[in-house]
Amino acid sequence: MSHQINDNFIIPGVFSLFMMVSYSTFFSVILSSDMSLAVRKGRWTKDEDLLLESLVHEHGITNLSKIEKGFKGKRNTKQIRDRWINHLDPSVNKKRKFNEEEMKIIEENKFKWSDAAKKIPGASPLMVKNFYYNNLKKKIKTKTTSVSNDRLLTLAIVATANVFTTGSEF
DNA sequence: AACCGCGGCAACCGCGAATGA
DNA sequence: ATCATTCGCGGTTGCCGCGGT
Repeated sequence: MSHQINDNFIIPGVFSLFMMVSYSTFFSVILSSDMSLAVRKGRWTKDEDLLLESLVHEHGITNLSKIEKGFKGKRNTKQIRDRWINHLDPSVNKKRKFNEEEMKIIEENKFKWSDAAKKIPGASPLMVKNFYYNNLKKKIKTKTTSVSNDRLLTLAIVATANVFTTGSEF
């Protein structure tokens, strides 16, 4: 009896699985054949970085549309600019830490990350923004360690609203 | 020693604003 | 005024290290 139940469920199951695999394979082949035309997403490879460096050297970073052509449609201008400004630009030092004075600059220029980055040698706007928000989280946490859990969300919202309305510290 | 869950953080993407032709 | 291009920010994703089991 039990093997009847197994047959009734397993055979259609295996068949469905087979069909799913077949369809996904079929469509992936169709899609991959067109992939040469699609903009690539996700992490940059070492080769892409090298290509970008040489294209920037050739055209300059303000000539994004020319650089984009060098990528043959695999990366768009937005991706290219982000990658250069925040990662590959030799004036950016991603390993640097911010000292007290620089933190003050960031605080004074919050929500104007590119302005802040211009005032801090070796910093990119993205670095500054990430630093600020990661710090903000810590500040909210520190403030609420002695507060009961049900007040945590309220306090975080009030603190954030405070920044937007008055620009004051936590 | 291996696995798992979690938190911190860097990297990526979407979208609207600014700028220039 | 309009369109194309560049710029800048917020939000989200996912990698990685660390501590607990």
